[in-house]
Amino acid sequence: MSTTELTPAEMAERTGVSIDTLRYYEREGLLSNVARADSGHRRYSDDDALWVEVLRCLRDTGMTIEQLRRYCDLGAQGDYTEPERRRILTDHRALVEAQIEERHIALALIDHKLSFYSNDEEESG
Amino acid sequence: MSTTELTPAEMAERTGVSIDTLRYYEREGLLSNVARADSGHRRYSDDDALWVEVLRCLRDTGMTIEQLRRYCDLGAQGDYTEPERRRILTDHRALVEAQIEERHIALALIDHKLSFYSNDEEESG
DNA sequence: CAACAACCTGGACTGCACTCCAGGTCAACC
DNA sequence: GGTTGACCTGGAGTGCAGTCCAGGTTGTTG
Repeated sequence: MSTTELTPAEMAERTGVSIDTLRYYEREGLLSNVARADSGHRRYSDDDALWVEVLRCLRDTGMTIEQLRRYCDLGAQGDYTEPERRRILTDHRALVEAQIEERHIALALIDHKLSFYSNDEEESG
Repeated sequence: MSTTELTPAEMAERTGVSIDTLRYYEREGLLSNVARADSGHRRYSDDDALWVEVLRCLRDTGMTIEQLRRYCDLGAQGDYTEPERRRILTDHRALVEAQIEERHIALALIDHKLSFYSNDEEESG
């Protein structure tokens, strides 16, 4: 339903993903059916922008390009792939929860180490 | 105070860090003064093992080798570097907190996407 | 003492996820 | 109509963090 058309530069600005990376994602099959102007230049839709934000979210939490490609390929293949797609997401969900746990442990360790340093505050110059 | 001496294989087993990576960390200055047997073979102490676990914890939460080297170098330089070491840790602490926050957002996004899939459970075969 | 495993060194290689480049096209403005 | 800037393509290059390898030494075991 979105009519907005974003140029590559606008898309990069909006999503925080570089133009090169946007092209890379497209090449790798993570982003398909990107519209083109008569000139051949890409025109991204709002939906493309939302999807790229999802991609970034999953990438930033450790999903690999390979896994994302698999997920996208399944989506293109039809409804019958839903179970596997759901499984990919639930697996990744578990990974993210493990990462959170791991990071809580890291916070405790950092705090422990910090407690060994002298307690007087110091203004940084 | 630790008298235990661990061979490279035992150290790898204990810390979950490969022998090659242990040597790599040593080369990069993240692990110094590793003892040697008369044969020239490394003998790691319990303290080395604890420190490697700290290294892994920081690495796994995104601290780079470069930053870890900096931290180690400072430690070797004396007490007057404490403020900077404390700063490195507090900076990294903030990063880890941001990562936790980011991951909570990711969980919400994953759950949102999962909610679009049919709600009936499916036994995996 | 032969052979085998574990270790040593310096240096080359790998995989991942980008990132950059050359050479060319398109649109707009002067 | 020439130049400027955004964009195009295919392919090469980068940086990080390991990981692997060749060629050699040590030390244990039959």
